[in-house]
Formats: sequence, structure tokens, C-alpha cells
Amino acid sequence: MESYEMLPRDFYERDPALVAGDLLGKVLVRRMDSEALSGKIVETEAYYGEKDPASRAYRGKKRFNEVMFGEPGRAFIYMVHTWWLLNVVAHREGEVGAVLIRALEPLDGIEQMRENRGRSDAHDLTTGPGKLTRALAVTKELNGIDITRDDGPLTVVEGTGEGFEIGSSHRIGVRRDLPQELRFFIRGNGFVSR
DNA sequence: AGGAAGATCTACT
DNA sequence: GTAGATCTTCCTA
Repeated sequence: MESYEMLPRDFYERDPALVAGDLLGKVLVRRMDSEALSGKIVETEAYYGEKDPASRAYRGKKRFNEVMFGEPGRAFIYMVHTWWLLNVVAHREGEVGAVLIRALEPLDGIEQMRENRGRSDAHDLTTGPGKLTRALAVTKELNGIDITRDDGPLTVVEGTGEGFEIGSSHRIGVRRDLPQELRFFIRGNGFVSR
């Protein structure tokens, strides 16, 4: 793997929508015992706290969502319809929020991802929030871990810095959305979920 | 103890 | 495009 620079804690100590946009083009790294799996982040969504009816934090702090209320730069993982979804805790001091990682462009460890997913098509490995967690073997076990550590199982690092255009839309699959557009994606990238 | 909801995916028509 | 699978967590009784 190339040498990468970690995103520091203060990257995540900002409004979730800002963090969601800035995570595009960065690289998510999943370190396993034997190898590292990685992918470029190409699609994200921002979620807030009690003012956001689509958020897991909408009804207040519970055991399963408590990391969303805590330190930015940690993984928040929870399940929907049998699929684990991966978020990064992101919010300003005293607030609540997270960014959902919705799609990746696979980089390292594609063969392992194929095995984890039981599919061969590279465009069917990480092109959705539930698919990518399975491809990267992300489960509840990683809930709450610090992703700003460079020796942990999950981290986000700088990308190659290639230019791209950011698109936005309303969030996908939510029952009640906010008026703002809180989904962000790399325009024209073939690994965006739709 | 039981039911319902949910930021999904897959398979089928 | 739509239905069904499937499971964790929460809510109510």
C-alpha cells in the first residue's frame, strides 16, 4: 500500500454535512490480520440529532446509538434489515451527528471483498451501504472504535487528491427527510449506489 | 413475551 | 418497479 496520511480528529469536529462532503475522495481502510482492504469513498449522507427525523438519534440517547452522542472520529455501526451500516461520528462540540458511508470504489483487497460478498462483479461489491460493510467485514464489533488511530482495524486516510465534481441530493431510503439535500456523491463515478 | 420498525438488498416480473 | 427476506433493537403489555 502507498503511504497515507490519517485524517485528524478535528476533521470530524464540524457540521456533519461539511464532513460528509469532505469525506468524498478519501480512502476507507479496513485492516485485517492478513491484509488491508480499502476503497475510495464516493457517496455519503449526513445525519443530525434530535432535530432530524431520519436520524437514529432522533428519539434520544439509547444504548445502541450512544456513540453518536460522543467523541467525533469514532465508528457508529448499527443494523437495518440484516445489514450493518457504517457511519463516522461527526458533529460540533456539544451536538450530535454522524456521516453514513454509502458507497466505495474498491482499491486494495478486491479478491477478499469478492469472497466476503459472494459476488464477482467489482461494481456489486461496495456500491451500497449494506454491501460495503459485508465486503469489508465490518460488524457491530467495530462499533465505537477510534478511526483516527493509524494502528486500528478501521481508519480514513487522505486520497490521491484527484479533482472531481460533487453532486448532491436528498437522502435515500429515509421515511422523513429534512428539507436540505444531505446526500453527497462524486459526480460521474460508476460506484455510486444509484 | 410479542410486535413493529427500519439510513437494505435480492430476485423476480 | 415491486415484493419478500431477514434480524437487531426498542416499545408496550
